[in-house]
Amino acid sequence: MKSRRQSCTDSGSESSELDSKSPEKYETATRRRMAANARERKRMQGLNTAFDRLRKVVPQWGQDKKLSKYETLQMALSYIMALNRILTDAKRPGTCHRQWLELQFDCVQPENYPCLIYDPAGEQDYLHSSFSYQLDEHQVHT
DNA sequence: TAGGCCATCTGGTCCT
DNA sequence: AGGACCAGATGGCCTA
Repeated sequence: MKSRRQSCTDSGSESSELDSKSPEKYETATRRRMAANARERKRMQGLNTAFDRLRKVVPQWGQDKKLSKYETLQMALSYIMALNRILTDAKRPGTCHRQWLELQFDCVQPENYPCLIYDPAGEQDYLHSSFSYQLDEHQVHT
């Protein structure tokens, strides 16, 4: 993609102080800055590729609009917890095959995904009711 | 037009 | 020294 800020970048802003110093130092600093920018772009592209891959495996329920990064993470979290619930409930003694199938159907429903119907308060309830351990404070930012 | 989302640049920090 | 990672700042694009 075309750079959005070509005007003020890729030329290295460390230049102001270095202008008064040797041209070699200025050149080196500029080259380093440009290389760092390129690396950062590549790193962020890698991150975005990872987000795209995550979007593909996370439920979307016909949402025509692509999930934002934040929504993708929230959805992944909810999805993992729903799957976890399926597994833990299936391990309970006395769960027959039919009940287990119904459980799966119930768990993987849009209403079980707070990121689609966003309600911060409800999300906390959901987290605590559907997961077998208490999430640390830092793990759930709303 | 405001607000949300995003890409990019940048400087700081940590690590090798 | 240089690379990886991060967070803040900035500005563009899109939608309601």
